[in-house]
Amino acid sequence: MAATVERPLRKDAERNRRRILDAAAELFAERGLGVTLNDVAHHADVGVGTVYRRFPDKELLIDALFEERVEEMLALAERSLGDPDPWHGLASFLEQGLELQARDMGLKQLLLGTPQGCARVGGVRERLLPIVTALVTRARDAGQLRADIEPEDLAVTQWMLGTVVDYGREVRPELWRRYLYLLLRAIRAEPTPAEALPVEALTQAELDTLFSSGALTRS
Amino acid sequence: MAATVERPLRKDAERNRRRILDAAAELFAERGLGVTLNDVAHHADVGVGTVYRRFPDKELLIDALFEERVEEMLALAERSLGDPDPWHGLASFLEQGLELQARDMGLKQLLLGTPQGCARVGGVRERLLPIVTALVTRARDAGQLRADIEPEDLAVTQWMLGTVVDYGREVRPELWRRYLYLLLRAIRAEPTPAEALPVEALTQAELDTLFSSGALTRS
DNA sequence: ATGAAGCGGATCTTGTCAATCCACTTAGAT
DNA sequence: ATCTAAGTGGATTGACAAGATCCGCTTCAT
Repeated sequence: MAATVERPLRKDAERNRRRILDAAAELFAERGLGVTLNDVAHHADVGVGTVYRRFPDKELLIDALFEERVEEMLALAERSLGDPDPWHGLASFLEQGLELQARDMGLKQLLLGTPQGCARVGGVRERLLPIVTALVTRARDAGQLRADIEPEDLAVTQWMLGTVVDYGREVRPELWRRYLYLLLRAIRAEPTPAEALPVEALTQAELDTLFSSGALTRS
Repeated sequence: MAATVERPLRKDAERNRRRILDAAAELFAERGLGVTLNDVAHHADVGVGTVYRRFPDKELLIDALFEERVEEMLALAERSLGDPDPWHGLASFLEQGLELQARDMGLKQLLLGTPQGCARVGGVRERLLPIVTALVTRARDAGQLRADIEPEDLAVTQWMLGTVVDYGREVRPELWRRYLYLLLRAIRAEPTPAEALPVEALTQAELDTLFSSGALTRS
């Protein structure tokens, strides 16, 4: 009965566990979920064996790591729903969601790309859905959002802009704001007076860099 | 002197060459440039050896195949520039360009993703650039396009919508038109009266399919 | 001081893809 | 009809990346 009490880790083991977690967080954030556990090990100055001892497979590590990140996203959605101005709520949900994605490639892939998410993190999309739906219908009912925009459009929007976030990351981390601004105006019901775009367009040279960095080579 | 006259291929060899080209065109179109020459061989009902004999490496095959496709893109751009209405020219360039991409994943990757393109196909981007620039400045000068939209924005737009094209391919091949419409309105100088969106939004179920098909899993 | 817990990283495994090689078949010139 | 250069198929090789394991050695905690 009392057999399964979690015996605390030895001091050094605990230290290494932290190191691994930290290293993984950093690598996942900047290189996405594709990084090897070997990479993580090196980055953490720890043997590969140690990593595998603690996290028998990558999913467990990801779960452990992203649980809180994912809650953050959820909290964000709820906060936006609490915004007194429906439109502002919607817009800042998109904006802050993208900021999160920009800061953490891993998170993005987890939310938008994993077949069914890892065990623990799995249910987020289901939990997120009703909130996003509410966010959209509320803005629509207030006559601020086009009547023909659906909650599903937000997901696609995040996808499109996620592309820009990823490609732009090296060259112009904030580029996505330019297109977010445009898209927001496009889905707004009443035409708003045009303001200046929040970020300059890419220069020819930057575009070239992007092309030759082989950003899209995959697939 | 007369040594290098191209001796015509033997009849059967010529037949196989065609088969390979056809198979490759089909596979590149629907699965992208990532397909193996082995795949191509199988699809063409031909041994791998045969493929390699004819096309010592993949680049040569790609070059042979896409030369005309790429010219098509260029012709399209020029045609759009000839359009009497600058805005309509710009819009239809985007639209038809995306139609091309939708029909052929390989073409898309070649244009938007290859580090420096393959030998022959390489120079396209350079040739395309001035035309696109003209297209943009013309629409801008006519007061139809926002003054702060640059030619480089078109590339990014193609990227974003390209994402939708790719993800939507299986589920809703025309989905991208929905977002193209929105983006076009967004970059237009004068607000246009809102019409109905050209394609229905994704349904919840379709979105799920997309998620679980692991469309974005890569990277 | 001693043994269980922890460690490291070389090594094995698996999978993918490009490319080669060579015994066999065939077109087509004579 | 014969003969041979041209062509063929596909098993095989080689390179490489990534996941995972193993085991002799070290360290903590009692």
